[in-house]
Amino acid sequence: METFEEIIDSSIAYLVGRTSRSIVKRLSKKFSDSGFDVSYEQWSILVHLYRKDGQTQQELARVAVKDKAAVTRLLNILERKNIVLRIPDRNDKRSKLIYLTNKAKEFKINLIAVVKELLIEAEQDISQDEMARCKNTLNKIFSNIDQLNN
Amino acid sequence: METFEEIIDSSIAYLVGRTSRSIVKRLSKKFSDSGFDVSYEQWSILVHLYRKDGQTQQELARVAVKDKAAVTRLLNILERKNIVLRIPDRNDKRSKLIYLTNKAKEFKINLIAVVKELLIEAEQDISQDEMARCKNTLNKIFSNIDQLNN
DNA sequence: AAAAAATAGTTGCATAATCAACGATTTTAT
DNA sequence: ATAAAATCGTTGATTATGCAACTATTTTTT
Repeated sequence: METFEEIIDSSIAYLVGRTSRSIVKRLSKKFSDSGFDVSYEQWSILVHLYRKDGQTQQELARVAVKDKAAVTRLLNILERKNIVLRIPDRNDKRSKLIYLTNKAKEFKINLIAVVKELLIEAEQDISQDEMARCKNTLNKIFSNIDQLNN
Repeated sequence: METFEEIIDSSIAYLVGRTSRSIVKRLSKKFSDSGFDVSYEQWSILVHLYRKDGQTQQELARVAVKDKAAVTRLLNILERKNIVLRIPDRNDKRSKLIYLTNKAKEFKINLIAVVKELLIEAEQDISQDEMARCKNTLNKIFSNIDQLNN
């Protein structure tokens, strides 16, 4: 039935959804196999701190494209695991600045290596050009929808 | 910093993740604006029943690419909302067959219309050819990873 | 300077995903 | 025919999401 093909199997919503879930699952497995007690979602915050330490929760929410409540909770877990610290901002008492602990800095390189491995797995048998086009299209789709969400 | 570009903003994991979340958010909004008390995840089960009524939970888990426990819980909600029925399978007492209620059948067309609207929004300013290529690449990525997950 | 609006972070509520363990049933092997 | 293995659905535990309401601050308006 034409309609169902269109809205299920070949629908972009379905395809990005299942691809995303499969990647999350695979990366979680790779992290735990490598001895890292870090989930995919925790990683998705952590990586932004590796890029730039000492951001506010709002900034992290923005760059990680997550609700600020979700960030609060991810940080609770990361703090409990001794991976990040919350330091009140002296210049703005509403804000907290998030910093990596030494522990987090120590496993940075190894964690990134696992992620790079995953990206290689994902891009198997796909040319650089094809990959670039796909990413470009995904960016367009995202901005089409994101615009309507905000 | 080259590394971070690679593993964050332009990483396929990041791009499919945020695109997927934006679509889920948008569709949920469209459903509720249109007066349907159905979440995106509930829809993702429902649509497979619209295609073929009377499947087992395992079959639904397979086609929807979800854990069977997740399906159990989505069906609990759909049953509570009077959208599906669980009927024990006479030929295999372990199984239950899932059927749509009349209520579900009544809003089928309207629900599908909303989803089609969303797909048009998502594909704005993207040619059919470009879209087809992107979907093709996503399928490759999914099978690369899915293979490793199972 | 006081009132109003905006911003940062937290919490409660409802929904959802995954994993592992379990009971009931069915299939396969011996 | 019986024992072992596989399958189906459920449940509990842990992690995660989004929304709305809330407190405490800071910024903007008037």
